[in-house]
Amino acid sequence: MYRILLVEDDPDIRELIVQYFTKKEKDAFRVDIAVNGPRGLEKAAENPYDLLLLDVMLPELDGFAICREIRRSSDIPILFITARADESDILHGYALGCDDYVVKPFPLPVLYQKVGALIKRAKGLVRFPTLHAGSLSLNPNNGTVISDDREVTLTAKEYGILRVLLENKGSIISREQLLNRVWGYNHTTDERVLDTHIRNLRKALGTDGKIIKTAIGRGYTIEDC
Amino acid sequence: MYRILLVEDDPDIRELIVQYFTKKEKDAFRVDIAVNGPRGLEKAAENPYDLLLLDVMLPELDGFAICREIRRSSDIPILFITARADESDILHGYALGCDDYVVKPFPLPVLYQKVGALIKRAKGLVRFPTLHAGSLSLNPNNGTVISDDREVTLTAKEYGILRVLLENKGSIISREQLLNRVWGYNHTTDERVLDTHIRNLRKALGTDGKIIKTAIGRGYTIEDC
DNA sequence: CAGAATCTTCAGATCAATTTCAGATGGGGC
DNA sequence: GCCCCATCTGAAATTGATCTGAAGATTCTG
Repeated sequence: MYRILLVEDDPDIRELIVQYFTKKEKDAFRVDIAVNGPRGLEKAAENPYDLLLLDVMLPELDGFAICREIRRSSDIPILFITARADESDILHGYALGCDDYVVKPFPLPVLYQKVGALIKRAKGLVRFPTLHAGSLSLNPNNGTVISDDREVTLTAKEYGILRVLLENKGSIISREQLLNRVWGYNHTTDERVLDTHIRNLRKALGTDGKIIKTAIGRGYTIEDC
Repeated sequence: MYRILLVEDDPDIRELIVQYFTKKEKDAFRVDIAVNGPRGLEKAAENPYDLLLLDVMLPELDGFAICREIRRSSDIPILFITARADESDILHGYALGCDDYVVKPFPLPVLYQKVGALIKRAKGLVRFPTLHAGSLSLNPNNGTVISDDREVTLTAKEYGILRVLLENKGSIISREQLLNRVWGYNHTTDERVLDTHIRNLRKALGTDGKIIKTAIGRGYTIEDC
């Protein structure tokens, strides 16, 4: 079952979408509702949704703003629903990193298929090529980490952190992103645990530990080389 | 550069799409052409495309048939282009495993963005566009800044300032706006800190530092060029 | 259930980043 | 050309993000 968050202020549209998505195939989707922008952000932060359906015109915080905020730390598929068919609006949506855009009124079955296709696309292509950096390599398929031809054993958290950093080699990953990805989006963890695990990870990697760089105030990174 | 295969029998539409995709951003896309279904299948089998653009109505072998065939062995993103706006057709497309569907006539920029979004999604990256000015570029996804092919490391504040200025290239951003956006809206910071950070930023950027212009009494700007 | 491994919490230390400050500079209006 | 005030500059002071070591809590394993 895929979990979707619908942020929409019009009760009629909400009802239509929820009905269609939950009735059409039983247990295919679970649709949560947020009636305004701030609630949407809140829910999105607390739950691991597979896709967001955002109305653009919302009181308080519009869909574009939600998208911008979410995209700071997440790759989740985002689909805009809007009455505004202006080309410039659509382009604005894409510039913010949305995945698709449907203009009201739209046939529900089409929305349904778009959502399905997008989730599959986002999930489906999970191939796991081995990740490398310097003399370090991590194989996501069997969970092994090799440093200088010597296998190192990492704890779950250490492995998670290293994997996220390697998957994004060359990028600075904020502490927030790391906590979200390794601990989950609804973590209540004290931010300081990350320091400790980073330290343990560096120690466990020995000489290779130094490839994990601190970018003060911005996060951590493994440089692309 | 992403490789696209366009299967389309109408020469005018082919021309339009190829023109737009290859001219808009140089080297962003390479578009190959197949003028009919069988040639399309052949080319798709021989080359590692990132996305297929399929016209539905084709002589010999229509887009749906191509899609069905391709989907037996590949999950490459597929986008249908069609004149038929029937809901049942669209659903048929999705049933075959397509990723999206655009109905003629469509604005080219929208197709362009859809294609971009889909490829990124398929590759597992949703991205903000890189910001450029002169020989300087800032990649908001990475958090990296490149000046003259050399990566420069910036502190959090320096990066924040540069990003705001680049996002608004060509317009003057007041000191107040900068403080609000980089330090937050409830900042109590002494206005003079900004001077210091601007100086450090200019120094860190080396030769490129001079693209940050002071507009006395009005703020700072990076000129559009 | 004991013992080990892992994860989390905490508090003091450290050092780069940030802020403060004071004098220098210089652009623009008169 | 002169003056004023916004901005620049260098250096010093402060802050606060991160690191570290150690200890307590939790989970896993046999």
